[in-house]
Amino acid sequence: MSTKAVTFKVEARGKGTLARAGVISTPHGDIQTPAFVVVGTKASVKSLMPEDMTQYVGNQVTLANTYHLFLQPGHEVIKAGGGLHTFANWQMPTMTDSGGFQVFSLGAAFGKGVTKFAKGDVDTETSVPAKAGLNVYSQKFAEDHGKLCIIDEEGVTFTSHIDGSMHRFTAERSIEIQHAIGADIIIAFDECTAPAADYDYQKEAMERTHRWAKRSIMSHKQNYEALKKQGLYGVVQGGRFLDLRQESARTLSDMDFDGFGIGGSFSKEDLGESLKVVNELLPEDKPRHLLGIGEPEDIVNGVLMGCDTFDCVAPTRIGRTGTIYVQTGVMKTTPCGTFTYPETKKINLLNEKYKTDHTLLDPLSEGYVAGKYTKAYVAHLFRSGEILGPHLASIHNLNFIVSFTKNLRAQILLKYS
RNA sequence: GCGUCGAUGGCGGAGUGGUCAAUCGCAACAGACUGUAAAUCUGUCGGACAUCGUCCUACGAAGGUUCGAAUCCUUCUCGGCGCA
Repeated sequence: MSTKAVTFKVEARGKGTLARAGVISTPHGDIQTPAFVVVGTKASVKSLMPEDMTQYVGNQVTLANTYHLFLQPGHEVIKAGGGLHTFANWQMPTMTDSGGFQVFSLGAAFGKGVTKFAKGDVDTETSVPAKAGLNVYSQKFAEDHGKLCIIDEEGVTFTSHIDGSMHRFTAERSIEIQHAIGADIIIAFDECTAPAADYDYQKEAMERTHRWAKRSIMSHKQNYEALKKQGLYGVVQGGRFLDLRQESARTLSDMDFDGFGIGGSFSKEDLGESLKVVNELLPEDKPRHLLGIGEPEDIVNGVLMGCDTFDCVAPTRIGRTGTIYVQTGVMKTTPCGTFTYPETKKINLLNEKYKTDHTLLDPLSEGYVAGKYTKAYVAHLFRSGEILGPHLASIHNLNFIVSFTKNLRAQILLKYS
């Protein structure tokens, strides 16, 4: 009998919902779920030290990105540096995303005002000028192809957004790189599709992702060293089409993954329904990670529908640009009665009114930063371009969402164990 | 005192007879952000109504030339530099 590097144990199950609390065990420690996964794409949670995470954020797990680390500093460098945990001093469970999201962000989404999360009319696209700083080679490639990567059956050819160099990702290559990086949980290479993609394309992309999933498992199993230290997740796709989502969940359930990512595009309205049909089919004894989604309400929804972990760049991205999560003071209860949680709003500290608002960042939150620094001070830091502003706002937002998710876990355990 | 150069919207700084309410940058004011192409991006930015738009007041001040002036002329005010 083989010993799995990553295992999952359900501790409590909700009634009338798919919600559950559990523990994911990894070589670098346990993750008590539901849990929020902090994103540190380039082996850096922007503006934070790992010590900030343990002392002020309270997250249990951090996620980095295969594509970005492959380009910089190179996975071999990280391997030589002792692997991600040692190299980055991330003394906690870690994950790496496969690069599948970059197939979307540098591909279908490139230069367009679309996100993977459609709100309302999915066909709405606004042209977004290519970001300044794109080097001349990738600029040329973007002009010729309208994007920075090209997909084929075997894999994806990327043009580095950094220096224009060409790189090839396949399922095997992504796994190989993730082995070198050394995160506890790695993810099979997939194709994240655009919300606007039609049924035929979603189906085609999903089936391709399934073939890549199979190859990813093969590849992972061939590396005995990695197998002992790393767990592999497969990624459910299917876009906004429920039958495809179900087909994807069924197909992947039959494969020997240690857990599942749920990826691709959704619409705000039917996120819950999409997750429900998927999680009803995925094996109960394996963890489910909702990829890239994590506004507070989404997390409530996701937990209710059976997701265990969530990652999202929103807390750091909006924090870095001056927006923080704040409790309104209103408590909300889900229709099923499972959860009571604080209503959340986002406020932009750069707004004029906060110049002289000497109240705490979020008086109702228990986070260290929330209860120690005032809006007026942090607003001043942002206005004056002080790097401490983005730092404090990021810590606060991260702590906010991590605590928010932990609170949901506590309620499951309290009511159902 | 003489000579010379200059005075533009909150600031810096373009414009040198019509296409100028005036390029651009900063500041300011808003908005966006969901597996990070992001310490980023977008919009507004003289005033009043306000949907394109219309009407006022504007390029140191006052006059003048001209169909028309931020742009040309005169005087004045203020500032830099040079000579006394």
